[in-house]
Amino acid sequence: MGGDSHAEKRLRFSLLLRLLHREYALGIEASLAEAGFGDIRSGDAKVFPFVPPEGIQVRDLAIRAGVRKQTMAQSVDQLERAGYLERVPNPRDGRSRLVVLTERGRAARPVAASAGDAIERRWIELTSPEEFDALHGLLHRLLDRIGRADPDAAVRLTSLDDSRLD
Amino acid sequence: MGGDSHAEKRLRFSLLLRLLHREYALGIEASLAEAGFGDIRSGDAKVFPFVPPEGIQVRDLAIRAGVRKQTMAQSVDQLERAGYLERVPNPRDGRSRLVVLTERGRAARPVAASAGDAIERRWIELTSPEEFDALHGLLHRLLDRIGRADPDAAVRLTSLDDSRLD
DNA sequence: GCATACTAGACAGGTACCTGACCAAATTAG
DNA sequence: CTAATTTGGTCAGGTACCTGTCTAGTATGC
Repeated sequence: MGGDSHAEKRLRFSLLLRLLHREYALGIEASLAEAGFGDIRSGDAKVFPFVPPEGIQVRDLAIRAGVRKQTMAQSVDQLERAGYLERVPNPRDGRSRLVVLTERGRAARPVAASAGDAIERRWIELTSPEEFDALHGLLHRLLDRIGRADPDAAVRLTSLDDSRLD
Repeated sequence: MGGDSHAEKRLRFSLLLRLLHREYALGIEASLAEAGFGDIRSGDAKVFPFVPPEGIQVRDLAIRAGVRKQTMAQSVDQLERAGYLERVPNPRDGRSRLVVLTERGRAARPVAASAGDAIERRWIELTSPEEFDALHGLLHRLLDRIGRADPDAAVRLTSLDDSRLD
């Protein structure tokens, strides 16, 4: 390594979060590209696990994926343009449409859905099951505490439970 | 909480990273706004701790903050426009200029520099010193392992040591 | 049964990052 | 001492999120 690798640099916590998140996204991208779905962007892969055969509203997709409906709508637009999804009318509600997978989407689904797991598996190998599990648990716990301590944060972190987003 | 809070939802790791990172950024913003520096955007606050009295190049700022030079240049532009920084010619190298703090910048510096610490302190209170330290350590260790295992990743994670960025 | 909420989604715009291409100054090499 | 390379910075453009506002359908309350 270039510098003094033993000096315990004590990197900013936020930097660690950012870098790790980025590695995750790049890993997703690599998995998809390898399986021949290079036109799915890493941020859009999160849609696939949540689209059931009978279809689902954008709103609900957003809640499940932990993003705002506008963000999810963008992903759905993108994937619709790329031919992975379709929006069909919702017979039960004229305001919304239901997002369903196309044939191509059904082919991509298992790959997209497991890409995240694959990365986590690799990371478990790089550390150890106990270590990774501890890390996961600590992150979850901290976020939970933040939500409990700050009502504003709790609103933002509603993806932790299943109440409304927006 | 809204849903079944005992069901161990096992949230996606990437979601945890993203949410926590966002809470961090919002915390920075709140600290700055409280101290009267509401025109400093959370992403730009990272500049302040690294600007010494004699000035520093954008390139070096980028390395220290763990971002690309283009990203850092944007932050410096922004802060220059807001009157916190100036760019003065570099007598030792005609290609670059040196970023220095203005008076306003010197006033903001301690606030911006400590905003991150303040959040970490709050988070330590919400969990415990041991827990937070463990989390920090585990993140660092995982990132280090990723860098060691994958040469491509190592290049991206150079902020962990002090070699080149770009 | 009609006014009044309350949605779902679309539209506009912003932030914090990123990559790639490029130029001009500086360094190095023959 | 000129040619080739390296380096600092800029320009252009992209991604994955965000907030705020608006419209049009839907549900509700009296």
